[in-house]
Amino acid sequence: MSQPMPIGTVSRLARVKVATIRYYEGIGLLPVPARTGANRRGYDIMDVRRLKFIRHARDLGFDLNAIRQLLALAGLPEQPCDEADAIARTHLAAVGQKIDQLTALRKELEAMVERGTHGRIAECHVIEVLANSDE
Amino acid sequence: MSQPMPIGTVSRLARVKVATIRYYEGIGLLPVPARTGANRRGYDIMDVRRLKFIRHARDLGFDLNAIRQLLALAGLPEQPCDEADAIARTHLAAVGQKIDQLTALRKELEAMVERGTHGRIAECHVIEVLANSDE
DNA sequence: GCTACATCCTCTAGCTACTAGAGGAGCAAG
DNA sequence: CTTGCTCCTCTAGTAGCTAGAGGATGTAGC
Repeated sequence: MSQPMPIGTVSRLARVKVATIRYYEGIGLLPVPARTGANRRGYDIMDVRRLKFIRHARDLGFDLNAIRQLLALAGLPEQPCDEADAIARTHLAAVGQKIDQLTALRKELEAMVERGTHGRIAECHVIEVLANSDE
Repeated sequence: MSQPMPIGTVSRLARVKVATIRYYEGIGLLPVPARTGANRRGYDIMDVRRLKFIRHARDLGFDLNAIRQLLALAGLPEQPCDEADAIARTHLAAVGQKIDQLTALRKELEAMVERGTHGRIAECHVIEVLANSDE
């Protein structure tokens, strides 16, 4: 009953760029919409919902593959929720690892930078650390 | 005087993959080496050093652009060291930001996952959070 | 009806930093 | 002489878009 929305409207509502919406369609993350007589894509409210779901998941750092699975699960309300849980937990673990990695990195970079060098490159601690081949 | 090394040897010494070495050559990060009669690349110890420098910097998360600058600076021992310092500090700041970002993310993911769900998708907290369009 | 201007369309190429693979030549050891 | 390793070039793929060319259509004001 409701008029189909053009892609720009969907873009504003879901806060997903037009080009990104077309991209999602291309990789099968978003269903191929009907077209108007003038070959324009026509969307409905369900498409907006789906896009918002995707955007939320992307904001939380899920990759498109995980999102694909989560979307599939979201469509099966009677299924057990274990799988969705597992996906989220896996991602959480990955984020934790990345944080640990970056924290270790930061420590090294701080050690590298801490000595306020005002000398020449020849005595530059930063360059020195990079050039040293120990470890 | 020393024999030129084949790419495989350099690869082992610097712990940089053969394909990556060729890639670095292609983008101008590594000088184009002389070739042997049979068209093989011939490297010397300086190339190994340069590659180790690059690898160290990569391990510390510098991007190739920053590394390009750092390499240039490393070749000018009389220059002041400020610029190298600035590059390192900028990178350090970026790493710090990334950590903060991921830490916030982790908090959200933890909140999402904490409720051990054993129900159906219909009651799944993970899916629910993703589907909710507030904020 | 006419004129802007915004929006839509498709298609291609670019971004980062590599990696993988095809298809072929050369070299060293047994 | 054959086996197997290393080397060569070139192309395409990875993730997740983004930007731009070049063209058609819709809409608002006059």
